[in-house]
Amino acid sequence: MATLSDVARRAGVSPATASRVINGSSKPVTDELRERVLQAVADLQYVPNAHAQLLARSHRGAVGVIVHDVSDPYFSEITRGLQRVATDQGRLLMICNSYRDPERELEYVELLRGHQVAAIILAGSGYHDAEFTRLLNGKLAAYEATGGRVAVIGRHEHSGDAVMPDNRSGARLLGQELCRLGHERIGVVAGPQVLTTTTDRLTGLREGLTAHGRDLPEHRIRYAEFDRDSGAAATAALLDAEPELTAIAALNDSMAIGALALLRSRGLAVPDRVSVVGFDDMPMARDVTPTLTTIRLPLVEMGARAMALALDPGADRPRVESLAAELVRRDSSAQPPD
Amino acid sequence: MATLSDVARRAGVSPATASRVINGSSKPVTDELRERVLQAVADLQYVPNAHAQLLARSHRGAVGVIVHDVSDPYFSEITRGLQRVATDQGRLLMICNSYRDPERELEYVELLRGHQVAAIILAGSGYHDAEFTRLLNGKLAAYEATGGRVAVIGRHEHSGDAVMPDNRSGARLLGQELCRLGHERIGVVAGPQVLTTTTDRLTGLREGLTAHGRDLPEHRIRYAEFDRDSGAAATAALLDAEPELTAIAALNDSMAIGALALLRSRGLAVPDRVSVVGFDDMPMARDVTPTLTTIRLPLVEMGARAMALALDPGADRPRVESLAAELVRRDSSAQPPD
DNA sequence: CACGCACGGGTAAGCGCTTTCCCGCGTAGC
DNA sequence: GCTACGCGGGAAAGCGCTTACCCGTGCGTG
Repeated sequence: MATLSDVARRAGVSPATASRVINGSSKPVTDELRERVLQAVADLQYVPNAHAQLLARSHRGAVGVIVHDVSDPYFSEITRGLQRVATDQGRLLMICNSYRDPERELEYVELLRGHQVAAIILAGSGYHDAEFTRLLNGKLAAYEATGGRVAVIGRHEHSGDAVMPDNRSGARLLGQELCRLGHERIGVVAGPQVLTTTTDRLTGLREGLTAHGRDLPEHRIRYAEFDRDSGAAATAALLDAEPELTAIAALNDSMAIGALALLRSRGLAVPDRVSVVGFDDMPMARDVTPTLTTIRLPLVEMGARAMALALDPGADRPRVESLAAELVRRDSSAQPPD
Repeated sequence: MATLSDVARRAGVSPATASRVINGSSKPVTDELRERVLQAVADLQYVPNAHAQLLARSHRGAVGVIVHDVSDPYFSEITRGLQRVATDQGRLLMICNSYRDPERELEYVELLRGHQVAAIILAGSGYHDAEFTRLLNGKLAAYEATGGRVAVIGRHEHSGDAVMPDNRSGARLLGQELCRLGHERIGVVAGPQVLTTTTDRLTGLREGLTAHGRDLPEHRIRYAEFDRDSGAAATAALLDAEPELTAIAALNDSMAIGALALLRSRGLAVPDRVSVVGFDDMPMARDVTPTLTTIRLPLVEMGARAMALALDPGADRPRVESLAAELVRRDSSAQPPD
């Protein structure tokens, strides 16, 4: 691997001069030398060693983001927003998949810190886990103490800049909508109980139902992973326990799509026999059949905002941006039968 | 940011000793000192500077992958495979989205080279573009000359390790299937003409049709981007030009889903009036209505294989692994009407 | 009892780059 | 004609870490 001194030697200049022409220093260099250096760079196919540069400059250029899994549409949309802003500002984005393993999440914070990133963005949901929270906050605090910036998406027990999707009022809309349609027996396909996203959405849903004088007994809730197959399984369990359910509220679209698949396999018509609603409005929601009634979250926007917060030097006090959720009525919801 | 010497000072040892206990060197250290160092690390929340480590070790740990866009399911599946193998081997994966901009692709090769990655994996399709190919191969050659390893997924004009999805015979299966069902007038919704993936699939499709004595005139092909909306638009254009088409062959599933959406909006029943087939068998293919007949490509496996090739020291001669494609019959294809 | 050696620990030389500081030159000002 | 200054260029000091290499113990051997 050619080094800067190789280039300098070949061009007959000092490493200092070579460095200056290569990354356009403010210090002027004569065209003559500049030309020679550039020629040497081309001849040697020289590429600066990024680690050496970063070390020498102690320049915090990159930004890290910890998501659950980029291949999950929820996160890939958010990531798109993050990426856009980061790229606009000429920054490299390091994407880390925690696969919702708290252990790995902690490791990634350290890894990113070690890589001297300018900011860390936590895009996954927060956890209801005091011990984990303590450890995470400890690591984040250490990072922030040395000038690192942190922004979170969603509700985390972390005081600092945050972008908050309005899970609670979104879910409330969902609850109200189902009541308005006349549903009485509503099953809920929920995500992992340990996630704040799950509990917030559940709280909102419950509020929506309560507003119409209905309640949400615990036996009509099934907790599972936030993915399609778990959604299908949870739906099956709910229906087995209580076949008279007329609506399934899934707490994200992936699970809702699983619910649709299960209902289809059991020959239960949606929405005629059972209504299904989701949450997130992933692109796919309009391509399933029936198209999915859901809550739209401005995912790309959330990512963009979070990155903007993370890169902005920051105010004295934490900034929290709340983003509204919106009901999108499609074909998977209707009045209950009879 | 605490440094190693801070730790050493606090523990009352030399930086060398501190370094040794922190990353388990082969050189033994007494428990007494080890304990003191670990305590200091904990007290200071010390995290080694990754750049300094990488520089000092000149250890090529990370691996880079250049994809079109991780949020595209095709690539996110591949990435999952890559990630799995990389993680198993304790390596960091740097994911770069080229957004199919050749310029950016070249830049990323340099960037990854600068980051001293152990291997670069090109996961996007190859281009039919001599100039670009020349530039890319130049950069890759420079990288390989210094010990870097390269693996590609798909057909690239690059001699080296490669994983080849069998686009051509997959498409041939598709063509044959449509013929067998009795379709005569088949429209093709193709990806960008400049991609080898597009041309290979097109070639296969044509072979499949030819085998049954049918041909594929150029006016029944529409080239567009490989995404849903472009698929819908291309389908619309095909039908406007020739309303009698009885089948739409989309060259990937996203476009096929766009085709389904368009047909639904025009009230054309699938598969009764028009059959639709896709390519890739993305997870979503079984959730659209009707479920999509498509060609299954072992995407995760492709990623895993590519990473394995990239990390394996390598044989003298290029290894090319071809992965079979398989027809998956679902509900979107049937005999043409009447 | 002297010697050698293994062992635990420290010293210092880089890894490849940036950047400050300094130096020699040519020009302008008096 | 001499000093002052600006300018292009080089020498060298790090950035934070790893890792030879070296050096003093304390032990085992002849």
